[in-house]
Amino acid sequence: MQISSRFSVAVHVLSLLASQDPAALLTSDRLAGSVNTNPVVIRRILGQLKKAGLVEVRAAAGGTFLRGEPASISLLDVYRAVEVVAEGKLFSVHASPNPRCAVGRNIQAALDATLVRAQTALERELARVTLAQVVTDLALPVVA
Amino acid sequence: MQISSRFSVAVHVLSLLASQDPAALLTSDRLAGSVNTNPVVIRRILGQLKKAGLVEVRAAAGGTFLRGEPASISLLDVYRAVEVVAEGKLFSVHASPNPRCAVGRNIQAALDATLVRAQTALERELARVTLAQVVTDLALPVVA
DNA sequence: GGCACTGTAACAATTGCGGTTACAATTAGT
DNA sequence: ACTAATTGTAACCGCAATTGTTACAGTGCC
Repeated sequence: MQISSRFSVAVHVLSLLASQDPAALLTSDRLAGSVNTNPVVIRRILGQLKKAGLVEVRAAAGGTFLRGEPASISLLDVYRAVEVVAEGKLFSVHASPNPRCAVGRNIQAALDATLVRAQTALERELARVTLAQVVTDLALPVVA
Repeated sequence: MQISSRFSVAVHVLSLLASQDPAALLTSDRLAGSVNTNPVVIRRILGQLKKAGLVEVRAAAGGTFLRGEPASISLLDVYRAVEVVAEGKLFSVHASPNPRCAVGRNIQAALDATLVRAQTALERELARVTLAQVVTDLALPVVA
């Protein structure tokens, strides 16, 4: 199973907004053009980004702009905003092990600490990277 | 989206095997009883664990036993065995961004390093924990 | 008031998961 | 060699999430 591309699309969209004149607006149509998908898909994601306070949307006049500094938006913020993984629930654990069995009774608790540590480690790496850094990496494409 | 419970079930099953007399066998029926699921689900997972060399299975006479030391089986080994996430593909990235757009052209590369780092961090945490440790945590249920 | 947008609902197609039934293949025990 | 238990698999179901699509009501600039 994979983490939804909503996340990568959101980063893409925010990168577009961040690499523009900060006052400029972009419509869902233009954004969809760069991502290469349907505008409605973009609007759904923008709705989540808006709810998280990352962007602001103007109804009639050409769309969306970034609400904060690219340097103060982390990829973890984006990850959380698009709700691609419910908080603390990256791993699903079988729900009803047999309580009459010593292992069944305790497996969830025994596993939980490790799983939390693992997903926290992942999130920490996302938290380290800001939208500004992504934009920088876009300008000098990797080779440099 | 969540990582399949195949992983937690596999750890459960291996814990049962590890907390037994190392020579003893367990049938998919008994294992299913503790996990509280269908024996076929267990057999499917056992098939993967077998393919990965973690267990051995005897057809007629009561089933499965561990093939290695619990202390030398890490949760990462299990995670890989049950193929719950394709190698290096925890995050899905939208497949065809517009190459005529500077951002679209480079977003994948710009994102890749971060995503790889994030999933590697997660895997490193799984690698740290062995089956033996899980079994220990089972015996002294967290409170201790 | 008209027009360009957004927001959202509704639907389809695809995919993976967890569960179930069914049955052939294997093998220990007698 | 026969029996009985058990595995290995295929086939199918129902469910849920994802991505894409059409349709249309709401919003707000000009």
